[in-house]
Amino acid sequence: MLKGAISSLVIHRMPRYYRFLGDLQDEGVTRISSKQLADRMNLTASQIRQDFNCFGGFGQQGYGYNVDVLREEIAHILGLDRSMPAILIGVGNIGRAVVKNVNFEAKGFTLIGMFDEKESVVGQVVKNTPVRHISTLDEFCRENKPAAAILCLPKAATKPIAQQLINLGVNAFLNFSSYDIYLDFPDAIVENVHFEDGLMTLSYRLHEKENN
Amino acid sequence: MLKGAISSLVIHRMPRYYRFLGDLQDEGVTRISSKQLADRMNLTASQIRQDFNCFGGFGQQGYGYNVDVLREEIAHILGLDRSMPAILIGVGNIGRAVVKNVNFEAKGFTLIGMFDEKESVVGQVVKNTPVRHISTLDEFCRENKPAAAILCLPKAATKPIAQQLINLGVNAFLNFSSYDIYLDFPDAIVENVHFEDGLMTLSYRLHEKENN
DNA sequence: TAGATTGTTAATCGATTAACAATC
DNA sequence: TAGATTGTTAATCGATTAACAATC
Repeated sequence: MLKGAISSLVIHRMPRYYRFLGDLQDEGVTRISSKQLADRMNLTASQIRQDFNCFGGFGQQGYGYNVDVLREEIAHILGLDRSMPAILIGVGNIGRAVVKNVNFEAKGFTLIGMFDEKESVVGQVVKNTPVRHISTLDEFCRENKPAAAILCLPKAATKPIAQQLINLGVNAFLNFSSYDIYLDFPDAIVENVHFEDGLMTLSYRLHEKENN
Repeated sequence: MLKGAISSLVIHRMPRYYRFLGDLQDEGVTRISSKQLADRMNLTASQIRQDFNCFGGFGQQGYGYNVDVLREEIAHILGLDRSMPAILIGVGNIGRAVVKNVNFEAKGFTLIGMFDEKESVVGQVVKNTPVRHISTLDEFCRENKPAAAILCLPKAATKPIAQQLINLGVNAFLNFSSYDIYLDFPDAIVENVHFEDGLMTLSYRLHEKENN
């Protein structure tokens, strides 16, 4: 029941809905109206209904939404009920933090490999996944066909690795560097995590307050 | 020359401008037009001029923008030329990755303290900053008046710590958990870093492609 | 001066909110 | 059936783009 292209704003709100519905499940809530959910998430009921109706009608007039059903529908929309093979490149502080904190299986992925160039890191096992040398990337990708790569690399290293991966058919990236993959590879699927930008906007807002 | 409230979308684009202007400096470019910058950043010249003109006129008709001047103006807008005291709470994998990878001084902050509850971590020195026990947080804040806190905590721990900090007068947060600080503390200044959400939207877009 | 490019106003586009008929 | 709440259309609001006069 997909109607045309879905706005990026809508897509990026889905994980938040998914999380809140999980909270509701934990609290034993089985049924919720768009109004109740809106109050809880600080949104409008209209927006919630519009968002869900981009993907189809998951509610029932006069009743609202069944929490379990709705959460499962969103999981399906996000592809969380499937599992795509993913690799992680750059096993430094950030790479390690990601591997140790992210439940890949619950996010639609399986981590099938990790890569680094440092000999001291290669061979280590992090969360049951061994770190391979970056020189074995080509062979590994041809054999295992990862669908996505998590790039935990310095800015300068990100472009050549992205190029290499795209040549190998891997074109979806979770990018932790400030290098803009999309500009050089417009067909790539990219999600950026720029926590330094978050600090800068925080700084802005602290001083903004000051200036009032 | 501030005109009314500036949209959150504009504010969140400023760090990106700042980064690209830094790249231009590195390349020795001293002058750029909105058109040239737009081509480079994949934006429109109109949007760039509108964005900058939220804060005042930094260009010159017939010439364009001086790269150094413009970058300095943006640094000032973002408060990067000042330095606010900040603390980091939760010295786990994420906390360590943040401390080791972020140049706080370049982002408008000085890291003045780190806190954890684990005895094995307390006393460690990371990037010249000693880790203090969380029980000393109140005293430390009253003495040192941090302006912001970087919360690298599990979801369940984030709410009570946010409450404690707000009671101590700290109300700006860079939040790495999926707990929604803003809902309970609407006056807080919050920037979220949810890299798990990034994975989920990546999953969505991978399957979306599949469905075409 | 002529050419270039800004700052800014006007037009368009898209996203959010409001309203309400459909219906459980 | 009456009440509640959805799905969806229409109205509003805000953001982006286009246009152009101002001016360096």
